[in-house]
Amino acid sequence: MSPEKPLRADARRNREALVAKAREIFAAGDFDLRFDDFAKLAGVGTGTLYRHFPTREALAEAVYREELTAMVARAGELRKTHPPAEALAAFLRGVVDLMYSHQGLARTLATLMSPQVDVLAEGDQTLGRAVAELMTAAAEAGAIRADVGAGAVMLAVQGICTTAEHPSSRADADDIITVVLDGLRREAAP
Amino acid sequence: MSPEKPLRADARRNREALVAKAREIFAAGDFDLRFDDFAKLAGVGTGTLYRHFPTREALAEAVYREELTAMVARAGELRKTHPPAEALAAFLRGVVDLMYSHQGLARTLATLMSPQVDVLAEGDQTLGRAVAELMTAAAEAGAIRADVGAGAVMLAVQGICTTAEHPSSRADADDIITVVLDGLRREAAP
DNA sequence: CAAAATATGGAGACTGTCTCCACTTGTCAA
DNA sequence: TTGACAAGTGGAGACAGTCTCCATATTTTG
Repeated sequence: MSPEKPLRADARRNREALVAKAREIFAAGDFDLRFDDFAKLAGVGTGTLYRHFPTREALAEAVYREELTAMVARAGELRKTHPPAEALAAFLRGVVDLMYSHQGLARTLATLMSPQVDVLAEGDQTLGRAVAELMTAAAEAGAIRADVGAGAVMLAVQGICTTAEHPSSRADADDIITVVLDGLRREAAP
Repeated sequence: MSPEKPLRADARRNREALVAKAREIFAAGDFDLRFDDFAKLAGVGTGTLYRHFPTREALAEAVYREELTAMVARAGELRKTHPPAEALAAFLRGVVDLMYSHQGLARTLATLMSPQVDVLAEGDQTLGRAVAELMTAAAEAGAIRADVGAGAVMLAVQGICTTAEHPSSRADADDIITVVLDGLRREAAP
């Protein structure tokens, strides 16, 4: 799946410097920085920046891949240690937590999930897949209805991501998750 | 609430030409047209465009105000003709329908609801208020739980709006509404 | 160590946004 | 009607990001 040609030493170094600096900048909340400036600040030329990351989103994805991977890994753990419905609930709560503690991640996911970016980056597909697996397991255990797919739940997650920059929306985010979980538990009408 | 200074005759004419042309352009699906070109195509100068509509969103809002107003009016009707829970359900289904039949409206609402546009334009506030009223009525009638506000439901709506450009997401949108409605019907856990 | 392969950087082309103001058009009182 | 004032216009050009291109530099390979 990944040809992964080994990068030349200096190339790897530059790439890493770029990601490190970007992480720092995002952590400071500076999401709308002029793209070229990421290069300037990381001490590389703009050409180099663009070669490694053709778009702003590509850079953001690299920065948050770690967090995303961790999140998905957690899904696996939960599936082993909890009953299916609880695992799903805990996972979704965790996602909300993460969004509100990492604004940059929220914004990145919101962008990547939006239809205008048709790359349909790995990031959110991974997240969607994790949710799908948890839901399938729960449905097979009879803990939630089986007539609703992960895509539906991801719509709510999408809404949460795009709104997570307003800290005041936190309560609403928790509430919609509660409502969705309750709604999933309910059997489909015949 | 609205000082509404009467516009000079030619000013009103230009403004209307702008909105009409924009509606036409949006209907054709050309959402990302260079902003200045809206002026060119409507036969006015760019300055005029910017005076009437300082941002792209302002123009979009003007174009879709009609649809929005109609939608909110429908909420009022439903409240009179249906039991509260049904009114809420019918309204939300209607919103989804409208989004998938008017891509431009979906995109506009998605943009206006996003936190980056802090104008918090009239449009979505109105929509939110309509949902809030329907929910309050339903809660007072004991038909849905009272511990969840309209904001939570609007998060799901937000997700639907931003995804409505993929026609393939339609089923998911319907599903999430079903799930949310079911979740609302359930009493809060003690 | 030389040649080939790979990567660099930053000047400047390009694209879209928005401002500015000399000029035109409409309004209204006399 | 008309004059004079207010209101509105348009589009050239300033500006700000984005992205490309290629002469030059660095690394790897044989």
